[in-house]
Amino acid sequence: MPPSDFALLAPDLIAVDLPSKKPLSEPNVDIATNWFFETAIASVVAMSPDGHQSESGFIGRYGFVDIATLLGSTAVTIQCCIQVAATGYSIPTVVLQQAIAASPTLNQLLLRYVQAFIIQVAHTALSNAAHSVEKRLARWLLMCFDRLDGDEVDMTHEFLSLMLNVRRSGATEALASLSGAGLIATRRGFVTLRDLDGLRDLASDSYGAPEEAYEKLIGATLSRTAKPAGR
Amino acid sequence: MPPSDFALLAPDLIAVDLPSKKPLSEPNVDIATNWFFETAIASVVAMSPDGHQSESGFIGRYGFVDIATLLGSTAVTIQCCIQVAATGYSIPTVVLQQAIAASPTLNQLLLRYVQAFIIQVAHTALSNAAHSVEKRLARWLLMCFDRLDGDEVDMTHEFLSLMLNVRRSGATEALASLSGAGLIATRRGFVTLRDLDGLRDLASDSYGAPEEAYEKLIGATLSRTAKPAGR
DNA sequence: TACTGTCTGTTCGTTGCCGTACGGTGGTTT
DNA sequence: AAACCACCGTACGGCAACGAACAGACAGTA
Repeated sequence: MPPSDFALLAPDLIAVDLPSKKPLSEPNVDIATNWFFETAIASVVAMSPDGHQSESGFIGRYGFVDIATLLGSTAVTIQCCIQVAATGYSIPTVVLQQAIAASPTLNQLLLRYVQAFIIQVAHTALSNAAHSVEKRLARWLLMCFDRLDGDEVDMTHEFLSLMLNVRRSGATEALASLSGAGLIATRRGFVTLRDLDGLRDLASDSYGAPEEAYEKLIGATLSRTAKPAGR
Repeated sequence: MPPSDFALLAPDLIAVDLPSKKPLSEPNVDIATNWFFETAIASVVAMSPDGHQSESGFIGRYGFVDIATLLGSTAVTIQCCIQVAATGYSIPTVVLQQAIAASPTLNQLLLRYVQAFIIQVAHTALSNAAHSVEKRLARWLLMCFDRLDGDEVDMTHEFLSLMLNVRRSGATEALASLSGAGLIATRRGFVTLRDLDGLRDLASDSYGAPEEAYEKLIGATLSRTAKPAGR
């Protein structure tokens, strides 16, 4: 994203494979390494002492982990793990911090990213409180496909149920519903996008605001444009 | 909080009354003024196009509005308004930005505050997804009383139901339940704290993690200590 | 004092989702 | 091939929360 700032980071970026389920940060553990993503997707998961957990943030294309780096602290009670396997880059936290100190524009870009992230998390809170499982699933899939190149994503109902904080069969039912409406297709372990606009219609007000904010703040498009037919 | 940094801001701080319901920031409107709170409480409310709304962030004692200042952008689709009337200070955004640029320690303190805020919002998302209305109410009241001096807070069931995104009578029922257990007392337009520890027991895992994180990050105590009897 | 508007308590039918459970099926292993 | 395991579909009772509605209580105003 930043042309000259990229040069600042480039020498220390290490291309890495990011396998599924890989933990990127743990609660109360110092973060020595940061990550920039290309096609991978990670989830920021909030956990309670009693073991409840729910996804609260979604990090993908051009996103980075972890925001705590911007202020030299460790993450707390927040866990982050890879959700969709793919490639990305790692960078030592120290190098990133030096680059931030050296470049006001990089600093500002990352801070704007933080702002967009906060808005996203806030809307996740809203969605959790106000929307049905079906709508939340639609929202989640849309966020997912926005950050992927292909139309297929590798995931089990079990995993999805953890993200949405519903029971496993609840995820199955919601997927079946979307599938029946022709919006997606499912096979064992995979979900395939079929009708982007239809999915957006269903998600309606649960989707869109954070994406719009992201585009305003970062100046890059996040949402994918309709594939099969315009609308 | 910052001794020398305070001097940087002090000349431009203007003591103001913050009446209930006062909007501090609107979606898509530039933020010319920032606010630091003493005893007031404000809510960050996420809104969807269809009019759904739910509180996602809670700002009180030593908190400030708006985070967007840290990165020179405007807030989007997030609204912030005073919830409990009290006093605070206002400061022009420009002055705050200059102070941040001049003082790395102030900058870092505010960024740490942002980190704590993110954790809080993430746990609100978790709580909305995983906890009962009763628990969420307990959590909300605890967060409220942590940021107030007295034991009484001025609010209607209607308002509370908006914050928690439940129906008005749902708030009434939950309040009656807590009241029946002797944890709080209610009268028209007010809620009074009766049993802090009992309220914490009820809230159990819905409350605590963000407060702990705040204390680690900022180095100041947020939670109030038990009043009537130790435990 | 009477009036009015806001706030609160309660009720009733309805529903979305939960917890639990069980059986089927694809994929992988030996 | 046979066995096994992870994953998926479905079903059923139960309950928390919903939407809607109504009546009583409080507080400010005329």
